This record gives sequence, C-alpha cells and structure tokens, in this order.
Amino acid sequence: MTFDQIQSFYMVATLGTYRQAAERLNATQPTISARIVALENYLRTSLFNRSGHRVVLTPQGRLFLSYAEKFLELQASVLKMTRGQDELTGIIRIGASDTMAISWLPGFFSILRKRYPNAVFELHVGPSYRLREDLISREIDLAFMIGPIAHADIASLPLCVCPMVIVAAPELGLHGRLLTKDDLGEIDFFTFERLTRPYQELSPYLKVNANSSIRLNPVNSLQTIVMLVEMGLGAGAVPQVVIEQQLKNGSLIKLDTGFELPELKFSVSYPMSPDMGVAEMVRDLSMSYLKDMPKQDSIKIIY
Amino acid sequence: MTFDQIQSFYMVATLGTYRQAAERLNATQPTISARIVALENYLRTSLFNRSGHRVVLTPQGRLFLSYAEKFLELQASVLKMTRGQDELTGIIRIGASDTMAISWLPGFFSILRKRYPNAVFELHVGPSYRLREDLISREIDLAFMIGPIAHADIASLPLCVCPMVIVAAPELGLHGRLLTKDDLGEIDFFTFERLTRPYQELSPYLKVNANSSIRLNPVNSLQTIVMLVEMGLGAGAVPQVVIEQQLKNGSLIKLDTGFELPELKFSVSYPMSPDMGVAEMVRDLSMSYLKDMPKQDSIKIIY
DNA sequence: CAAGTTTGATAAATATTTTTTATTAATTTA
DNA sequence: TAAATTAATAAAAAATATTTATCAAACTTG
Repeated sequence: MTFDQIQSFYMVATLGTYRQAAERLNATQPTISARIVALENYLRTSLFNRSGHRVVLTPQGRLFLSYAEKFLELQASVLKMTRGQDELTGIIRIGASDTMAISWLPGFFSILRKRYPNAVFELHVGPSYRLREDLISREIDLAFMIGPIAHADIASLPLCVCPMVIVAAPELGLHGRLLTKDDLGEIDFFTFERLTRPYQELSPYLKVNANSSIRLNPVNSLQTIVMLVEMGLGAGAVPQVVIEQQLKNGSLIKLDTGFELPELKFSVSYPMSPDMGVAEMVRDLSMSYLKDMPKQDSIKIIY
Repeated sequence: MTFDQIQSFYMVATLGTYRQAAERLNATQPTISARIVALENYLRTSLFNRSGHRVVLTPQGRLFLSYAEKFLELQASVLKMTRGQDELTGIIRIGASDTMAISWLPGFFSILRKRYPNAVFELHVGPSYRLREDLISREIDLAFMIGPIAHADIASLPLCVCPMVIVAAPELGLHGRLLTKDDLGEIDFFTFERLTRPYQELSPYLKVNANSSIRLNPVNSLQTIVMLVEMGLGAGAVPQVVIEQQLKNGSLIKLDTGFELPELKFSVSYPMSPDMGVAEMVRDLSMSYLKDMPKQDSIKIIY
C-alpha cells in the first residue's frame, strides 16, 4: 500500500472516473488503473464495480474511503507540523525546578506557546539535581534550575536570584518579635529534600545561626511544604516568590530570625549541541520575558 | 513518503539503532539509511541526531513518532477490516517462565493452535528477567512471566497468582510435624536461580524464618529442581502448581515449616506496538482460557 | 440502430526507484 | 591502542512504476 494508491483511490472515488483522476494527479489513465489494482490486491478485496460505464464503490470501497480520508488528513497534518515555516517545531522538553514551576513559568509558558504555535512543549518538573542528569542524558532540551552547573557540554546562563524567607502561619504566634535560639529549637522546619542544594546550604546555616537541636524536615514537594506550613505544623524555609499570595492575604507571615538565608540562584541550562538552536530560542524568549516582568523583591533579574 | 519509510523510522526509534531495525524488517542497513534520508527530505526536517554513536530523536523526530504510530495503527486496522477478520498468521514468538511452561501452558497451547491454525507458535522458555529483555528488544511478541513489569512501551496485565510450597520426598521423613529451626538448618533447599525474583524474595524470607545457616541451592531449571527433590536430595521451594501430580501420587509431600512463602504473581506482557494486535489476540485467548479452568488452590485467577 | 465517443484493461517498452554489495569514516569499548 | 560496532556512501543490480499504443466494452446520439 502506498500513498499514491490511496490518493488515486480517493480521487477516483470523488471524481467518478479514472481518466479525470489521472488528469488531476498528473498521471496517465493506465497508471491509475495499475494503482487501484495493486491496492485491491493488497487489501484482498475489490473497491470499485467497473461492470458499468462508470465506476461505483463497492461496500468495501465505501469502508476504505473513510480510511483513505483519514490517511490523507494525517499526511496533510504531518506536513503542516514538520514543514511549517515557523522556526520551532516538534516536541520540546523543558525542565523546571519546583520554584520556577510555581512562580513565573506558567506565564512564560503561555507566551511560549503563542510565539511558537507549531511546537509542542512538554514540561518536566523536578529537583535540580535530577534535571541536571536529564540534561546530560539528553532527556530534556533545556532546564530552568538552580545553577549554573558545571559540565563539559552543558551551557548555563544566570537568570534570576530568589531570596529565601522563613514563614509560619500567624496562629503560631511566632511573628512580630526577634526569635531566640531557644524559640527556634522548639519549631519544626519544612524545606526542600535532602539532595537539593537549598537543603545542603540551609541545613548548616540554620544549625549555626539557631539552636543545634533544630528539626529540619525535608519534603520533596514545594506545594506540600507550603500547605504544611499554612496548616500550622511548623515554619517553612521557602523562596519568597512562591508564597507572595499567602503573604498578601495574611495566611503566612515572615518570621524575624535575626539572620538571612542564602539566596537561590537560578539559571537556564541546556546541552550544547549543533542542532538548530532550539534551546537558544526558548532561552532568549525566557530572558526577555523575565526582563519585562514588573520589578519585585522576590525575583531579581540578572542581566 | 511511504509506509516502508514510516515503519523503518518507527523501528529505528524504538530499537535505537539502524542495524537492529534492518534486521527486524528483513532489510539491510543501507536500505534503512536510505529510507530515513528520503523521509527526512520529504518532511524537510531531520528526525535523528546521528552525531554520536547512537541515534537520538530530534524534537521533530519525537513529534513525528506520534504520527508514525497513528499511521501504522490506521494501516493495521485497515488490514483487519478488509482482510481476514481475526486471523493470525506467521510465526508468533511466545515467551514463558518455567512455572507457566510446566503448568497451564501446554493446555493453552493446544487451544491456541486450534483457534489460529494458520499461525506457527514458537515457544521461548526462560527466566522472567530474560523474557523482559527479549520483549524490549522485540525478540518475542508476548510473554507469560512474573510481573507486572515497568517499562515505557511494554504493557502488562495481571493474570494469576501461584502460592509457593516447600516439599520433600516422603522418604526423608520430614512431613507430618512442625519443623524446628534446627530441622531446617539440616536440609538442603533447591529453588530458582539467583537472579530471579523468587530467589531474591525467598532467600531473605527463609533466612529470617528459619535457621540462619540454611543452605539454599539455586537451580536454573524447575524441572530439575522437582527431580532433585523427588530423588530425596533435599527440600524444594516451588510453586504448588508445578507439582500437583507428585502431591497426588505421594511422591512429594508438603512440609510444615510454620510459615508461608510469598506467592508468585504472574502477568502477560507485550510490547505496545501499532501492529495488528497479534499480542492482544493471544492475550485475550489466554485470559479466557484461564478463566474457564476449574478452580484450584494452586492458581488463583485475577480478573 | 449503427457510428461515434468514452470508459477502463492490457502488453510491451521505458523510466524510475529501491535495494544490495562493498567500502569508508567515525565512534565506542576493552 | 586495537577491535568492534555504528551509520554513510557509491556503484551495480533488481524491482517497481509509468508510459505508449491498443483493445473491447459500454454508453450517446443522430
């Protein structure tokens, strides 16, 4: 079975004669004839009744016509997708850390889709150490993650810096005063999972600046951390940008611990490969998107 | 664009190399190479990144893969519709674990041959970990094995559960009483080979529940295990279903160890491919065969 | 109703394309 | 660094498709 055969069959079925179909397809009548015969042999069934002066579809022919239409539609849409003049086509797999995914990524995503309507964007959310592996093994094309990362053929560009804050539900009554080391020892802390850079930076930091008996509970979902803290189960060390809403409506309040947590530095990273600069195109759009965002404390853009 | 090209692309994308795809499609490597080039020219985009030693899909390639699957599915369903309704022809390669091969498979096999007289069925018996590899490399079409297995394009459906028993020849005089830990330490045990799931599940289980000095001898043939145990060389930990006969005629007797071994869970697994549903046809017949079997303790059917 | 017209089928020659064989270059593995 | 494995390539061979020329059958029409 070939697409020529399917197309010829379709034309004969719609135009009614072999000759017309031949003309339409820039072929001769015997060519069409041969194609239909070949198709019938392949399907082991006859598609037209040629006993009369003009061709009439058989029941099997009518059934196959619906398939033929599907084949040709599929073929047309393949061409549209892959040959589309637009610069970016195909499936682009974008990785993002939790923080990025929760904060500015949704807005960027809609811009991205508008800008490159012929591409499909697949989102991979995960911790930065996993995104790094996925970049190296080429399982994603680009990642917005904590960085920059050092690797032979991974390019990294700094994007933005997000300050961390320590927050709690107002019910706990921990706000409005400078917390003592003993205060801190009483509280449960929730933050990123153990393998992540925030955990590894924060853990010694908290232990130095607070009581040594501090309880730091790693949770591998930022969404979950925010929920746990909102429910009053303890304090959370999270990037301010993901809890702007909660700070505004008062369901979470910043605590004054007397020290500052190190900021999270985000980058856009991608494998350096000689393909058409897919990653570069997404990167550039993300950088201009970030630049155009209203200035705010919780995300500082790096130029 | 031709169906040969689409199929070749699909095979390269799933198998990972041109050579393997060529083998699978009974063609030479340059043929596959030419087809892919032709397809890329037609689509005006590159589908694979061949800069390295192995081929990797480009974003466009990933997108086209989803179209290729649709094309092949459509083609398969056209053939199903116009050609023989549910006929199975050619050589179908069926994998089976030892336990399956010894117990219900022979009965099923005769049903299968009667139902599809125009097909040839090739039986591949082996441990489940090897069947898994063979499914992934498409060296078998379907397997009855311990599972379900987790893999991107392998489908797994639970089939049945088989309890394990510990048996010995009556001559050893170990039956009819609760064995002590010291008793168990005296006995040689025979069971599946080291790499298999039964061995890995059983080994710590026996060590916990019995004397730590237990001697567990792995043998890679279930048939052989049964023979060794029948000859009185030790006890065997085997699925009950394979020794029903021996239990009935008294050549083997269950031992009372005071604990139960974990059951073996069997599945039917097959590569999800857009072909004519060969695997699905065999799967469905096997499931209905198992359902119609007389109820027994040694095989519990999962619906 | 017979002549003219149109239809699709067929055979042989021709043109095109696909596949194979043999070889190469590049990359990975031991 | 040697051996093995990968895909690309060129030229020859094989297979396939198309055209030209012709035919028989079936409609049209005067």
